[in-house]
Amino acid sequence: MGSCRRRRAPPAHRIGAVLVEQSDRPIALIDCNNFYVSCERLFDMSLRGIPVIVLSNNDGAVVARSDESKALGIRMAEPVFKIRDLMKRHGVKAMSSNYALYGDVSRRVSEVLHSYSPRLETYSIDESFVDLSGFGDRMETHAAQMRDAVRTETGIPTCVGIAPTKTLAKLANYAAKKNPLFSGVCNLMDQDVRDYVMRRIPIGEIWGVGSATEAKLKAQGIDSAAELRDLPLALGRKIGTVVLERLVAELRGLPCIDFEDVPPQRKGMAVTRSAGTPMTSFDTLAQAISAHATRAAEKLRQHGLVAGTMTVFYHTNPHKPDRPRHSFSRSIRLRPMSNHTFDLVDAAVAAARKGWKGDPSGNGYGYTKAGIILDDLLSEADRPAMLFPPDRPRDARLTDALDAINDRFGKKTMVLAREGVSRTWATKADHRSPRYTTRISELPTLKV
DNA sequence: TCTGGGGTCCTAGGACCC
DNA sequence: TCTGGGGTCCTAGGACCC
Repeated sequence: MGSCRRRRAPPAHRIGAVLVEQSDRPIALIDCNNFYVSCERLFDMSLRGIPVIVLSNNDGAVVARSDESKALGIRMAEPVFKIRDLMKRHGVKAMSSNYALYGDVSRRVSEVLHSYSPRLETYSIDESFVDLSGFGDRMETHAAQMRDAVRTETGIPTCVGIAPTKTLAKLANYAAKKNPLFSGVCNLMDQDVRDYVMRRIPIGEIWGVGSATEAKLKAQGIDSAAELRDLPLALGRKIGTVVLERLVAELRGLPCIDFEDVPPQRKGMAVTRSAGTPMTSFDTLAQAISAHATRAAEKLRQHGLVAGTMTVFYHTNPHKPDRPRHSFSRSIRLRPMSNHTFDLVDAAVAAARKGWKGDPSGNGYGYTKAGIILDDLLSEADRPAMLFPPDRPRDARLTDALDAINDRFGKKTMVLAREGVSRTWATKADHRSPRYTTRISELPTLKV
């Protein structure tokens, strides 16, 4: 340092085989505030200004909280039964999750964002990375305008973080949410501001630091984002793996995580559910497995994919160590690769039967969760040709008809008999809001 | 008696994310 | 009584081959 500062090449670092160097391209992360709660509040005014939470499938745990609920000390992923008293005392309103609604609102938010930058990466249902390079000094103003537009056009409040790497942009976003001084937009392109903020953010809040890494780092005396940033790269790799080494580099402004404006080919897909009541008979389990396999086949067809591997699993309640425990999982090859409902259901039920530990007296294991995981996904068009393809034109026409009917009249209008009609295994959702924007019968009505 | 080494592929499991 | 679901990436270790 000093008065004779010289211009020199920015320092480059090698991480694995990749050379990384300092970047001054601003990346913004725009994140919807309390997204699921905000979606519910769009259509139900009575939810505004009171503590609200949104529950996971089966109404089991908390997946979203309004500011009022956070202030009451309700934590993310908290089991609902543990906070029943608190909810009653403070009039906390609980909603079952309504993914049809959230997905639709998310698409609307994306539409607005697209008009603010040509380069956008949709990271999750409520977060997007936006490339702000080219806006120069106006980037902060631009970000603020983008935020206002989302608010005006969709009703959803957001915060924006700006920084040269994705990890720092996440950090900036965290600061924007926590500190009202930023007015919803925190820009960490400036070194001094960045350093100030990083000294005050605990490592547990950093994107990529989970509870395991947090514990390891704390044992080394590393508590703040700034301290993690200053950890030697080699030591980072030693404590974590290459993942932690990259994270340290990202905190220094060396981008290691690519901007993915074109979504990569997905690798796997899953349909898993907890049962409303424990499944004690193979019939019930087979019904649930059939329903999940049916849904998995639908998802494959929606994405124009076929799967080469299917894993079936089911297990008893892991939170009840005193009860008889059993967990089963089996992977099978699908040859030919398939997205046919019948192929998947047949294979899944056959595999599930192999692991069944039935007890004829009816006092068998109570399975609380079951699922189907598909891997080796390939686009239908790239499916390898078979020398002797099975001749099943009827299957294809049948699944087409199945999709058409369920598309038009709603999910589960037509199901395989195998799935059963009693649905005793089905998930609970006692507090679901109407599908305001995606079901004509559930449109909100206006009384004047 | 003394029984290689290096590469690749696959899988299971851990950690993390929203 | 009651504890989500759907993803990604990385590593270690076994199997297999020459």
